Amino acid sequence: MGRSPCCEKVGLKKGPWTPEEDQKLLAYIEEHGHGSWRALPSKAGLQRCGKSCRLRWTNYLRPDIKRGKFSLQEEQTIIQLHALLGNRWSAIATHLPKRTDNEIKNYWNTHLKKRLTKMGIDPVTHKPKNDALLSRDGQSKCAANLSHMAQWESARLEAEARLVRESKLRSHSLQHQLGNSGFAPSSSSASTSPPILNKADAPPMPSRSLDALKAWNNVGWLRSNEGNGAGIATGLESPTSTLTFSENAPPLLSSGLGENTMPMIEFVGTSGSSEGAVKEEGDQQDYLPEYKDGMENSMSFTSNLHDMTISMEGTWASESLRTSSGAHVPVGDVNIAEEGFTSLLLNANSDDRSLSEGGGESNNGEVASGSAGSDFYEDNKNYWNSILNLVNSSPSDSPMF
DNA sequence: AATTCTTTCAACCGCAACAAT
DNA sequence: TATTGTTGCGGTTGAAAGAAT
Repeated sequence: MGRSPCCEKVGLKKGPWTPEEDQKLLAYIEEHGHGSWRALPSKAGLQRCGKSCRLRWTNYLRPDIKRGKFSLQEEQTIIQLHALLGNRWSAIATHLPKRTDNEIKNYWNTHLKKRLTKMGIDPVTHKPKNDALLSRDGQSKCAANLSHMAQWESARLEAEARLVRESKLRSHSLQHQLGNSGFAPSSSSASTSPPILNKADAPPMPSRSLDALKAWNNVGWLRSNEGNGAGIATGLESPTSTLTFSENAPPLLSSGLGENTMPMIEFVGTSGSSEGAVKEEGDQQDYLPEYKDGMENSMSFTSNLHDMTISMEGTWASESLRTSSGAHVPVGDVNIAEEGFTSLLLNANSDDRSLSEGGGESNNGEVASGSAGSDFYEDNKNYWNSILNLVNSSPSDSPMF
Protein backbone atom coordinates (compact mmCIF):
# COMPACT_ATOMS: atom_id res chain seq x y z
CA MET A 1 0.00 0.00 0.00
CA GLY A 2 1.31 3.35 -0.95
CA ARG A 3 4.70 3.95 -2.33
CA SER A 4 7.73 2.37 -0.81
CA PRO A 5 9.98 4.62 1.24
CA CYS A 6 12.44 6.59 -0.82
CA CYS A 7 15.45 5.20 0.99
CA GLU A 8 14.74 1.54 0.40
CA LYS A 9 16.97 1.56 -2.65
CA VAL A 10 19.97 -0.59 -1.99
CA GLY A 11 23.09 1.31 -1.15
CA LEU A 12 21.48 4.47 0.12
CA LYS A 13 22.79 5.56 3.44
CA LYS A 14 20.65 6.45 6.40
CA GLY A 15 21.35 7.87 9.79
CA PRO A 16 23.56 10.71 10.95
CA TRP A 17 25.35 12.79 8.38
CA THR A 18 29.12 12.92 8.32
CA PRO A 19 31.02 16.18 7.89
CA GLU A 20 32.11 14.98 4.45
CA GLU A 21 28.53 14.48 3.37
CA ASP A 22 27.58 17.86 4.74
CA GLN A 23 30.40 19.42 2.81
CA LYS A 24 29.34 17.77 -0.43
CA LEU A 25 25.76 18.81 -0.04
CA LEU A 26 26.65 22.33 0.95
CA ALA A 27 29.09 22.74 -1.90
CA TYR A 28 26.66 21.41 -4.45
CA ILE A 29 23.75 23.60 -3.35
CA GLU A 30 25.91 26.68 -3.12
CA GLU A 31 27.01 26.15 -6.65
CA HIS A 32 23.90 24.84 -8.36
CA GLY A 33 21.02 25.36 -6.00
CA HIS A 34 19.11 22.33 -4.90
CA GLY A 35 16.98 21.96 -8.03
CA SER A 36 15.21 18.66 -7.94
CA TRP A 37 15.89 17.03 -4.63
CA ARG A 38 15.39 13.65 -6.14
CA ALA A 39 18.13 14.19 -8.66
CA LEU A 40 20.46 15.99 -6.29
CA PRO A 41 22.12 13.08 -4.47
CA SER A 42 23.56 11.49 -7.57
CA LYS A 43 24.67 14.82 -8.97
CA ALA A 44 26.30 15.74 -5.69
CA GLY A 45 27.86 12.33 -5.24
CA LEU A 46 25.90 11.43 -2.16
CA GLN A 47 24.61 8.01 -1.24
CA ARG A 48 21.47 9.50 0.21
CA CYS A 49 17.91 9.88 -0.90
CA GLY A 50 16.68 13.29 -1.95
CA LYS A 51 14.39 13.51 0.99
CA SER A 52 17.23 13.03 3.40
CA CYS A 53 19.23 15.71 1.62
CA ARG A 54 16.37 18.14 1.73
CA LEU A 55 15.88 17.56 5.41
CA ARG A 56 19.55 17.97 6.17
CA TRP A 57 19.63 21.20 4.24
CA THR A 58 16.46 22.75 5.61
CA ASN A 59 17.05 21.73 9.20
CA TYR A 60 20.76 22.03 9.56
CA LEU A 61 22.92 23.26 6.72
CA ARG A 62 20.97 26.25 5.54
CA PRO A 63 23.03 29.34 6.25
CA ASP A 64 20.15 31.33 7.70
CA ILE A 65 19.63 29.08 10.66
CA LYS A 66 20.15 30.17 14.20
CA ARG A 67 21.09 27.46 16.62
CA GLY A 68 21.29 27.39 20.35
CA LYS A 69 19.13 28.41 23.21
CA PHE A 70 15.73 29.93 22.63
CA SER A 71 15.31 33.39 24.04
CA LEU A 72 12.52 34.34 26.40
CA GLN A 73 10.90 36.25 23.59
CA GLU A 74 11.03 33.24 21.35
CA GLU A 75 9.54 31.04 24.03
CA GLN A 76 6.72 33.45 24.54
CA THR A 77 6.06 33.59 20.84
CA ILE A 78 5.96 29.85 20.57
CA ILE A 79 3.57 29.46 23.45
CA GLN A 80 1.24 32.12 22.22
CA LEU A 81 1.26 30.91 18.67
CA HIS A 82 0.78 27.36 19.80
CA ALA A 83 -2.26 28.45 21.71
CA LEU A 84 -3.51 30.02 18.55
CA LEU A 85 -2.39 27.53 15.91
CA GLY A 86 -1.82 24.24 17.63
CA ASN A 87 0.85 21.95 16.24
CA ARG A 88 1.28 23.83 13.03
CA TRP A 89 4.99 24.07 13.41
CA SER A 90 5.75 25.43 10.01
CA ALA A 91 3.31 28.25 10.55
CA ILE A 92 4.80 28.98 13.93
CA ALA A 93 8.28 28.86 12.45
CA THR A 94 7.49 31.69 10.07
CA HIS A 95 7.26 33.96 13.10
CA LEU A 96 10.58 32.89 14.49
CA PRO A 97 13.27 33.98 12.07
CA LYS A 98 16.09 31.54 11.61
CA ARG A 99 14.37 28.78 13.51
CA THR A 100 13.19 25.65 11.76
CA ASP A 101 9.87 23.99 12.35
CA ASN A 102 11.70 20.87 13.45
CA GLU A 103 13.66 22.75 16.03
CA ILE A 104 10.56 24.47 17.35
CA LYS A 105 8.72 21.21 17.47
CA ASN A 106 11.55 19.60 19.40
CA TYR A 107 11.80 22.50 21.76
CA TRP A 108 8.12 22.41 22.41
CA ASN A 109 8.10 18.68 23.06
CA THR A 110 11.17 18.62 25.25
CA HIS A 111 10.88 21.89 27.15
CA LEU A 112 7.76 23.95 26.86
CA LYS A 113 5.26 21.14 26.93
CA LYS A 114 6.80 19.69 30.04
CA ARG A 115 6.96 23.03 31.72
CA LEU A 116 3.32 23.70 31.00
CA THR A 117 2.33 20.29 32.24
CA LYS A 118 4.36 20.72 35.36
CA MET A 119 2.55 23.93 36.05
CA GLY A 120 -0.82 22.34 35.69
CA ILE A 121 -1.58 23.66 32.25
CA ASP A 122 -2.83 21.39 29.57
CA PRO A 123 -0.31 21.87 26.74
CA VAL A 124 -2.92 20.99 24.18
CA THR A 125 -5.66 23.36 25.20
CA HIS A 126 -3.48 25.84 27.09
CA LYS A 127 -5.96 25.87 29.86
CA PRO A 128 -5.23 25.17 33.47
CA LYS A 129 -6.03 21.77 34.81
CA ASN A 130 -7.93 23.65 37.42
CA ASP A 131 -9.15 21.11 39.87
CA ALA A 132 -5.76 19.64 40.38
CA LEU A 133 -4.48 22.99 41.44
CA LEU A 134 -7.33 24.60 43.24
CA SER A 135 -9.27 23.06 45.98
CA ARG A 136 -11.31 25.61 47.81
CA ASP A 137 -14.87 26.08 46.77
CA GLY A 138 -14.55 29.52 45.47
CA GLN A 139 -11.36 28.83 43.69
CA SER A 140 -12.48 25.71 41.97
CA LYS A 141 -15.73 27.32 41.00
CA CYS A 142 -14.01 30.25 39.44
CA ALA A 143 -11.41 28.07 37.83
CA ALA A 144 -14.02 25.80 36.38
CA ASN A 145 -15.88 28.72 34.95
CA LEU A 146 -12.75 30.22 33.55
CA SER A 147 -11.80 26.89 32.19
CA HIS A 148 -15.06 26.47 30.41
CA MET A 149 -14.76 29.86 28.86
CA ALA A 150 -11.18 29.24 27.93
CA GLN A 151 -12.35 26.14 26.14
CA TRP A 152 -14.93 28.07 24.23
CA GLU A 153 -12.27 30.57 23.42
CA SER A 154 -9.95 27.86 22.26
CA ALA A 155 -12.58 26.47 19.95
CA ARG A 156 -13.31 29.92 18.69
CA LEU A 157 -9.69 30.64 17.94
CA GLU A 158 -9.46 27.51 15.88
CA ALA A 159 -12.47 28.56 13.91
CA GLU A 160 -11.18 32.06 13.58
CA ALA A 161 -7.88 30.94 12.20
CA ARG A 162 -9.54 28.79 9.62
CA LEU A 163 -12.03 31.42 8.68
CA VAL A 164 -9.46 34.07 8.15
CA ARG A 165 -7.16 31.79 6.26
CA GLU A 166 -9.95 30.91 3.92
CA SER A 167 -10.94 34.53 3.60
CA LYS A 168 -7.46 35.53 2.60
CA LEU A 169 -7.22 32.82 0.03
CA ARG A 170 -10.62 33.75 -1.25
CA SER A 171 -9.82 37.39 -1.57
CA HIS A 172 -6.60 36.51 -3.29
CA SER A 173 -8.27 34.37 -5.89
CA LEU A 174 -10.96 36.97 -6.28
CA GLN A 175 -8.38 39.51 -7.25
CA HIS A 176 -7.21 37.23 -9.98
CA GLN A 177 -10.70 36.60 -11.16
CA LEU A 178 -11.25 40.30 -11.42
CA GLY A 179 -8.35 40.38 -13.79
CA ASN A 180 -6.43 42.93 -11.86
CA SER A 181 -3.10 42.66 -13.56
CA GLY A 182 -1.45 44.68 -10.84
CA PHE A 183 -1.38 41.71 -8.55
CA ALA A 184 0.94 38.97 -9.56
CA PRO A 185 0.77 35.63 -7.84
CA SER A 186 3.55 35.08 -5.44
CA SER A 187 6.03 33.07 -7.39
CA SER A 188 7.77 31.44 -4.54
CA SER A 189 9.89 29.03 -6.46
CA ALA A 190 8.86 25.44 -6.28
CA SER A 191 6.63 25.83 -3.31
CA THR A 192 3.50 23.80 -3.42
CA SER A 193 1.82 25.86 -0.79
CA PRO A 194 -1.39 27.59 -1.64
CA PRO A 195 -0.94 31.08 -2.97
CA ILE A 196 -0.45 33.52 -0.18
CA LEU A 197 -1.33 37.13 -0.43
CA ASN A 198 1.81 39.14 -0.38
CA LYS A 199 1.81 42.20 1.78
CA ALA A 200 3.67 44.04 -0.90
CA ASP A 201 1.10 43.09 -3.45
CA ALA A 202 -1.94 43.50 -1.37
CA PRO A 203 -4.00 46.64 -1.43
CA PRO A 204 -3.96 48.49 1.85
CA MET A 205 -7.11 47.03 3.18
CA PRO A 206 -7.79 46.13 6.76
CA SER A 207 -7.25 42.53 7.61
CA ARG A 208 -10.31 40.55 8.36
CA SER A 209 -8.42 38.45 10.78
CA LEU A 210 -7.55 41.38 12.92
CA ASP A 211 -11.04 42.68 12.74
CA ALA A 212 -12.37 39.39 13.82
CA LEU A 213 -10.03 39.10 16.75
CA LYS A 214 -10.54 42.65 17.77
CA ALA A 215 -14.23 42.29 17.35
CA TRP A 216 -14.23 39.34 19.62
CA ASN A 217 -12.57 41.31 22.33
CA ASN A 218 -14.98 44.15 21.89
CA VAL A 219 -18.07 42.07 21.61
CA GLY A 220 -17.18 39.79 24.40
CA TRP A 221 -16.79 42.14 27.22
CA LEU A 222 -19.05 44.86 25.98
CA ARG A 223 -21.91 42.48 25.81
CA SER A 224 -21.15 40.95 29.11
CA ASN A 225 -21.12 44.34 30.69
CA GLU A 226 -24.36 45.20 29.08
CA GLY A 227 -25.85 42.01 30.30
CA ASN A 228 -28.28 41.86 27.46
CA GLY A 229 -29.70 38.64 26.21
CA ALA A 230 -27.83 38.20 22.98
CA GLY A 231 -24.27 37.99 24.05
CA ILE A 232 -21.79 35.38 24.94
CA ALA A 233 -22.19 35.91 28.58
CA THR A 234 -25.82 35.14 28.73
CA GLY A 235 -25.46 32.56 26.11
CA LEU A 236 -23.36 30.58 28.44
CA GLU A 237 -26.03 30.54 30.99
CA SER A 238 -28.14 28.34 28.84
CA PRO A 239 -27.31 24.83 27.79
CA THR A 240 -26.73 26.13 24.31
CA SER A 241 -24.36 28.96 23.71
CA THR A 242 -24.46 30.93 20.55
CA LEU A 243 -21.88 33.31 19.31
CA THR A 244 -22.71 35.20 16.23
CA PHE A 245 -20.45 37.24 14.05
CA SER A 246 -22.84 38.92 11.75
CA GLU A 247 -22.58 41.08 8.75
CA ASN A 248 -25.34 43.02 10.38
CA ALA A 249 -23.23 43.75 13.33
CA PRO A 250 -24.71 46.23 15.73
CA PRO A 251 -23.36 49.77 15.80
CA LEU A 252 -21.30 49.09 18.86
CA LEU A 253 -18.95 47.10 16.69
CA SER A 254 -18.34 49.91 14.32
CA SER A 255 -14.85 50.55 15.52
CA GLY A 256 -13.71 47.19 14.35
CA LEU A 257 -16.29 46.15 11.87
CA GLY A 258 -18.24 49.08 10.67
CA GLU A 259 -17.06 49.14 7.12
CA ASN A 260 -16.08 45.59 6.75
CA THR A 261 -18.28 42.69 6.21
CA MET A 262 -17.90 39.79 8.49
CA PRO A 263 -19.02 36.37 7.55
CA MET A 264 -21.54 35.16 9.99
CA ILE A 265 -20.48 32.40 12.24
CA GLU A 266 -22.82 30.75 14.56
CA PHE A 267 -21.08 28.71 17.13
CA VAL A 268 -23.54 26.46 18.76
CA GLY A 269 -22.32 24.52 21.70
CA THR A 270 -24.27 22.27 23.93
CA SER A 271 -22.68 22.21 27.26
CA GLY A 272 -24.76 19.37 28.51
CA SER A 273 -23.75 16.91 25.86
CA SER A 274 -20.64 15.87 24.11
CA GLU A 275 -21.65 17.41 20.88
CA GLY A 276 -20.82 20.75 19.41
CA ALA A 277 -21.55 22.15 16.05
CA VAL A 278 -20.56 25.14 14.08
CA LYS A 279 -22.79 26.78 11.65
CA GLU A 280 -21.81 29.43 9.28
CA GLU A 281 -24.10 31.49 7.20
CA GLY A 282 -23.34 33.59 4.25
CA ASP A 283 -20.86 32.93 1.54
CA GLN A 284 -18.44 30.45 3.00
CA GLN A 285 -20.18 27.20 3.44
CA ASP A 286 -17.65 25.33 1.37
CA TYR A 287 -15.13 24.82 4.09
CA LEU A 288 -17.58 23.85 6.68
CA PRO A 289 -16.55 20.21 7.05
CA GLU A 290 -12.95 21.02 7.76
CA TYR A 291 -13.99 23.91 9.87
CA LYS A 292 -16.27 21.73 11.83
CA ASP A 293 -13.63 19.12 12.29
CA GLY A 294 -11.36 21.68 13.74
CA MET A 295 -14.02 22.84 16.05
CA GLU A 296 -14.76 19.37 17.18
CA ASN A 297 -11.13 18.82 17.90
CA SER A 298 -11.04 21.97 19.84
CA MET A 299 -14.14 20.96 21.66
CA SER A 300 -12.75 17.76 22.96
CA PHE A 301 -13.05 19.40 26.33
CA THR A 302 -16.65 18.33 26.54
CA SER A 303 -15.50 15.15 28.14
CA ASN A 304 -14.74 16.95 31.33
CA LEU A 305 -17.67 19.27 31.30
CA HIS A 306 -19.25 17.29 34.03
CA ASP A 307 -16.57 18.62 36.29
CA MET A 308 -17.93 22.03 35.77
CA THR A 309 -21.59 21.39 36.12
CA ILE A 310 -20.95 21.12 39.80
CA SER A 311 -20.01 24.73 39.89
CA MET A 312 -22.29 25.96 37.19
CA GLU A 313 -25.40 26.24 39.23
CA GLY A 314 -25.25 29.97 39.37
CA THR A 315 -25.51 32.16 36.36
CA TRP A 316 -22.41 32.25 34.31
CA ALA A 317 -21.95 35.84 33.57
CA SER A 318 -23.27 37.47 36.64
CA GLU A 319 -21.73 35.26 39.23
CA SER A 320 -18.92 33.22 38.01
CA LEU A 321 -16.58 35.96 36.98
CA ARG A 322 -17.25 38.33 39.75
CA THR A 323 -14.24 38.91 41.87
CA SER A 324 -14.36 39.16 45.56
CA SER A 325 -14.39 42.89 45.29
CA GLY A 326 -17.52 42.65 43.26
CA ALA A 327 -15.99 43.79 40.03
CA HIS A 328 -16.89 41.99 36.88
CA VAL A 329 -14.21 40.34 34.88
CA PRO A 330 -15.06 40.81 31.25
CA VAL A 331 -16.36 37.56 29.94
CA GLY A 332 -14.78 37.97 26.58
CA ASP A 333 -11.47 38.07 28.29
CA VAL A 334 -11.62 34.74 29.88
CA ASN A 335 -8.14 33.92 28.83
CA ILE A 336 -6.88 35.69 31.83
CA ALA A 337 -6.14 32.23 33.00
CA GLU A 338 -3.97 31.59 30.02
CA GLU A 339 -2.18 34.85 30.31
CA GLY A 340 -1.65 34.36 33.97
CA PHE A 341 -0.16 30.97 33.49
CA THR A 342 1.81 31.95 30.46
CA SER A 343 3.37 34.79 32.32
CA LEU A 344 3.96 32.57 35.21
CA LEU A 345 5.58 30.04 33.01
CA LEU A 346 7.83 32.47 31.32
CA ASN A 347 8.81 34.39 34.36
CA ALA A 348 9.35 31.57 36.72
CA ASN A 349 12.64 29.86 37.01
CA SER A 350 11.42 27.78 39.83
CA ASP A 351 8.35 25.89 38.81
CA ASP A 352 7.45 24.73 42.24
CA ARG A 353 7.54 28.16 43.65
CA SER A 354 5.41 29.44 40.85
CA LEU A 355 2.89 26.78 41.39
CA SER A 356 2.41 27.55 44.98
CA GLU A 357 2.29 31.25 44.44
CA GLY A 358 0.32 31.33 41.25
CA GLY A 359 -2.31 28.73 41.82
CA GLY A 360 -1.97 27.96 45.47
CA GLU A 361 -3.74 29.08 48.54
CA SER A 362 -1.67 32.01 49.52
CA ASN A 363 -4.39 34.52 48.85
CA ASN A 364 -6.64 33.65 51.73
CA GLY A 365 -9.02 31.74 49.60
CA GLU A 366 -10.23 34.64 47.61
CA VAL A 367 -11.69 33.90 44.27
CA ALA A 368 -9.10 34.60 41.64
CA SER A 369 -7.19 37.36 43.30
CA GLY A 370 -8.81 39.89 45.49
CA SER A 371 -8.21 43.03 43.53
CA ALA A 372 -7.41 41.22 40.39
CA GLY A 373 -10.39 42.22 38.35
CA SER A 374 -8.82 45.11 36.57
CA ASP A 375 -5.39 43.55 36.65
CA PHE A 376 -6.71 40.47 34.99
CA TYR A 377 -8.43 42.57 32.43
CA GLU A 378 -5.30 44.52 31.68
CA ASP A 379 -3.18 41.41 31.60
CA ASN A 380 -5.54 39.72 29.28
CA LYS A 381 -5.73 42.72 27.04
CA ASN A 382 -2.00 42.55 26.82
CA TYR A 383 -2.16 38.88 26.03
CA TRP A 384 -4.46 39.42 23.10
CA ASN A 385 -2.64 42.51 22.03
CA SER A 386 0.55 40.54 21.86
CA ILE A 387 -1.10 37.92 19.72
CA LEU A 388 -2.58 40.60 17.53
CA ASN A 389 0.83 42.13 17.22
CA LEU A 390 2.22 38.81 16.19
CA VAL A 391 -0.46 38.47 13.60
CA ASN A 392 0.08 42.01 12.49
CA SER A 393 3.75 41.45 12.05
CA SER A 394 3.28 38.21 10.22
CA PRO A 395 5.73 37.68 7.44
CA SER A 396 4.16 38.28 4.10
CA ASP A 397 4.57 34.68 3.16
CA SER A 398 3.30 33.36 6.40
CA PRO A 399 1.00 30.41 5.99
CA MET A 400 -0.46 31.27 9.32
CA PHE A 401 -3.82 32.14 7.89
C1' DA B 1 34.58 3.69 37.46
C1' DA B 2 30.62 1.27 35.92
C1' DT B 3 25.95 0.99 35.21
C1' DT B 4 21.39 2.65 34.64
C1' DC B 5 18.15 6.16 33.73
C1' DT B 6 16.71 10.41 31.49
C1' DT B 7 16.89 13.98 28.16
C1' DT B 8 17.81 15.88 23.80
C1' DC B 9 17.47 16.42 19.00
C1' DA B 10 18.74 14.88 14.29
C1' DA B 11 16.73 12.05 11.26
C1' DC B 12 13.23 9.01 9.51
C1' DC B 13 8.53 7.69 8.14
C1' DG B 14 4.07 8.06 6.29
C1' DC B 15 0.71 10.92 4.63
C1' DA B 16 -1.41 14.67 2.09
C1' DA B 17 -1.40 18.27 -1.21
C1' DC B 18 -0.17 19.78 -5.39
C1' DA B 19 1.91 19.66 -10.09
C1' DA B 20 2.89 17.43 -14.25
C1' DT B 21 1.73 14.24 -17.68
C1' DT C 1 -10.00 12.18 -15.36
C1' DA C 2 -6.50 9.18 -13.70
C1' DT C 3 -1.89 8.31 -12.66
C1' DT C 4 2.64 9.39 -11.26
C1' DG C 5 6.19 12.34 -9.27
C1' DT C 6 7.67 15.88 -5.98
C1' DT C 7 7.58 18.45 -1.95
C1' DG C 8 6.21 19.81 2.65
C1' DC C 9 4.47 18.68 7.05
C1' DG C 10 3.83 16.59 11.57
C1' DG C 11 4.51 12.50 14.44
C1' DT C 12 7.79 9.39 16.02
C1' DT C 13 12.17 7.04 16.79
C1' DG C 14 16.62 5.98 18.46
C1' DA C 15 21.50 7.15 19.15
C1' DA C 16 24.27 10.12 21.80
C1' DA C 17 25.08 12.88 25.74
C1' DG C 18 24.40 13.93 30.36
C1' DA C 19 22.79 12.99 35.07
C1' DA C 20 21.99 10.01 38.79
C1' DT C 21 23.02 6.04 41.45
